[in-house]
Order: sequence, then C-alpha cells, then structure tokens
Amino acid sequence: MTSQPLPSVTASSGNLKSEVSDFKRRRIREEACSLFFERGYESTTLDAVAQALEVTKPFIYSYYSNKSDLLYDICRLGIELSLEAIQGVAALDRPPSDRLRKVVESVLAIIFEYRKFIVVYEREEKNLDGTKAREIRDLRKLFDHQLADLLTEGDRLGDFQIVDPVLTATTIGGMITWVAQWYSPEGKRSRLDITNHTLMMVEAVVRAREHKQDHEATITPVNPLHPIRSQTQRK
Amino acid sequence: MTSQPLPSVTASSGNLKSEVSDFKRRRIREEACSLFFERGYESTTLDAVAQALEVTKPFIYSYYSNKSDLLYDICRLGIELSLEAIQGVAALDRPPSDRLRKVVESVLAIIFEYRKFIVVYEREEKNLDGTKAREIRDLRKLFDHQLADLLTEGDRLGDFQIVDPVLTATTIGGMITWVAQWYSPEGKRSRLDITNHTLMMVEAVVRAREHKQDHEATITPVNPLHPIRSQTQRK
DNA sequence: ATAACAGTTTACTTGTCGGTAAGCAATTGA
DNA sequence: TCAATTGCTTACCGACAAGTAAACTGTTAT
Repeated sequence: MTSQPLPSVTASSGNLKSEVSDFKRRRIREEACSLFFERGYESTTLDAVAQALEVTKPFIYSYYSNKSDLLYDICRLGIELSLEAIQGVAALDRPPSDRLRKVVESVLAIIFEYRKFIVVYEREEKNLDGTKAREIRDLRKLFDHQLADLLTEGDRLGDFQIVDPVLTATTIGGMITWVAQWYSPEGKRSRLDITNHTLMMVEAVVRAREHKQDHEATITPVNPLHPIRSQTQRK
Repeated sequence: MTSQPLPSVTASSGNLKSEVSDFKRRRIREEACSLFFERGYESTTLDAVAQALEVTKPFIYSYYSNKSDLLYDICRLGIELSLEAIQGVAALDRPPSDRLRKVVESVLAIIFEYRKFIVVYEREEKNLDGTKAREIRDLRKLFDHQLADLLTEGDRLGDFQIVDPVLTATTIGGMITWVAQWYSPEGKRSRLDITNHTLMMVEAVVRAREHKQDHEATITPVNPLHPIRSQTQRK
C-alpha cells in the first residue's frame, strides 16, 4: 500500500527482456535513493545498496557504470518530474491563474510522491562531475524560467500583480521545494492541507503589488548594520 | 574588503592566550566551512582544510576532536546566528508587523554574511551523529516556533490575517532559507533588492486570509490524480 | 643552564570503499 | 548435446583519508 515499485518514468519500451532490465535499474535507483536520502550520498556504500536489494555490488555495476552515474540518474529524475509537470500545465489553454494553480498542485503531487528524489537531488547535486551537474542545473533553470514566464504573462493580462516575476518565481519555487524538505507522510499535515495552504500562499504572493507601501516610513527598509548600496549590477 | 576574519561569535573572553586559541578555532571553522560549502563535507579531507590554512592535519585535531565535531561547530553557528537574530527582535516592544519586518531584515543580513554556514548546515546536517543532530534540529524548531508565536500574536492583534500560523511560519522560514541556497555576492541581485522583495513577499503571505475564495470553483482544489482524503491526524 | 611544557609537525597505521577480474551457472540456439 | 552468451557472484586490489604516536621546536620557569 505504501508504494508500488515506481510508475514507469523511464518507459521501458519493447521486448520483455529490456523491460525487466529497466525494472531492475529502477529498483536499484529507488533503493539507492532511499539510502542516499537517509544517510547521504558519500556515507552510503554501494555494498549497502546491494545488501538492501539482496544482491551484490557487481550486480549494480552491470546497470550503472559507477556510483556518480547512479546519483546522476536520481537527480535527473528528481528535476525532470517537476519539469514535466510544469511544462504539461504551461501548454494548457487556460488563464494564467488556473495554470498557476495547476502547477502548484501537480508539482506538489510530484513532491509528495517522489520527495526522496527531490531532496537527494537538491542536497547532493554537487557530488556530480562538472558536465552532469551543469545539465541538471540547466533543467532547474528551465523550471524557474517556465514559472517566471507564466507569472509575466499573468501580470500582463492583469491576472497577477507582480513587481519582479523572476524573483517571485524563485520565491515560489523555493516555497514549493521547501515542502520536500520537511514533509513526511508520518507528519501531522495531510497532503491536502499542505497543498491548499501552499496554494493560498502562492496566490497571496502573486498579488503582492496591490498592497500597501503605506505603512510607516519610520523603519528603514533594510538592515542598517551593514551600509549596503543598491548596486544591482546589470551587464 | 570581502571579509574580516569573522566577528567574534564565540566571544573569546579573558587572557590573550585563549583569545589566540579561539581565533585559530574560528579560522579552522571558517576555512573548513568554505571547503565543505564548495566540495561537500565527505568529499573534503582534513588534509585539504589543513593545506588551505597552511598547517597540518594534527594541528586541526588539537582544536577539534574529530571531523564531525568540526561540522557540528559549523552547523551550530549556522542555526544559532539566525536564532539569536529572531530572539533579539522578538523581545522588542513594538507591534508585530514591525517585528516581523525586523526579523526578515536581520535574518537575511545573517544569511548574506554567513550563507556558507547556513547552506552547509542545511545540507550536511545528517552527517552529524544522533545526539548532536538532535540538538541542532531542536534549535531549528525553536526558530520556527518563535516565528509562529510572532505570527499568532500579530493575528490576534489584527495586524495579520493568518489561517494557519505554524504552516505560514514554515513557509516564511523556507522562503528566507531558500535565499541562502541561491544568493551569490556575484549574482545580479543586490542584498537590498532581495531584502525588499522578500519583505514584500512575507507581508503578502501574512495577509493571505483577507483575499478571495471567490475565484471559480470549477477547478478542483487539489490534484485529482491521487484521491487523497484529508486525514490531518491530531493526537 | 636546564627542566618542563605547549604547540606543531613528520611519519605512520588502519579500515573502508569504489571499482574490477575472473569464474560459475543458468538459459538459449543450433 | 554442446557451444556460446547472458547474468550474476566470489574474491580481490589499490587508493585514499581519518585518526595517532612520537618527535621536534620554541618558550617559560627555576
């Protein structure tokens, strides 16, 4: 009841043999991810992963060329799922506010289901070698970019009131990602509660501009301890 | 200009000898943190830390009993700084909205200055052994709790309109922490810009309740793919 | 002068873990 | 029936890094 082995994300097409092979790969990835999630990447030995699957280390090596390749596969899944979710929604022919809702809902659904992948991806990204790390970072950038585009469009159409779509997209991305960090199926909060609350927060944030600046100007807008000049560098 | 060696967080009181000793400890911590930040905890050897300081490994061992003790010191600093900031503000005799502002400002100031500590703390927490990990987690809990209390008070006084203070505090905590993950002094955004934008987002979020539920009920409030029953378990 | 001590280094041990070579067993194909 | 191939295991290697023992050097105390 807790988890069917994982929906086929890497769609194993064709003959039975390669389906079995893909299945094994997914199982390795799944178990490795659980261990990476609990103990961290470097602290998890491949022998431990093998043991969890009741196989031996060379078995793993016949499906992954090395340890960091395995991590790469995990990271890629982590970001690709979220990316697919947002891209699927972005293409929809609906007003931006609806699409934003759907984005939050479906990305959170992904997070609830695959939170270990997301967390491992966020946490262990830097254990990837240069090229792969770059690739993963680019996917993340794409995610943020898609979200920013949606916000910009919504702002243009008057659905949202947004001062800075890029920064707001980053903030929303952070709010959502943050859920993955603390959510636990054993926790007090149900998925529904979290989703609805997050939706509320996100909707507040995309309507931030309509609010006051009318508070009191007595308080300096930024920490006076460090005299920072606003030197937003543009190229 | 980039960084004075670190303001004395561990106030080295008393005689010169122990001041020097404390200074060395701080320098070790600082350099180790930089390396942990860049390469990750497990991938960083103590020899590398020693080399960066132009000393030898046993030198480090005369100031820290082992590697994880060093990580512990870094994590503790990371969370304690934020905690001190919020506690300092919480005690102030000012309306909740002012205090919230100040909290965001000063915690962000900490994050800008000590982002490596914060990031390492968030990322490598699980490399701590049980007892210490617990201690650190408790400090974090305290932070969230303080924030939630502030929100609750502000809600009671009518300064804020908050549905769920605990969840909202978590969200705000996440928004702020998230900044540490992506902020870079070399980036496009100045500290001032980020701070002001974050203030705006936070203020939007603590006024979330006053807004619509009046959109359109055509869209289901939660992802229909997974039929989730709202089973918020209360003890 | 010299004993004692603090602070630091050189040189070493030890365990661990990623990765591999070679063998073994079951299945397939002729 | 006997290759040949696939899929996995047993058994190993080499590297690397945490941690330590002991020596070395300067400084203070007598």
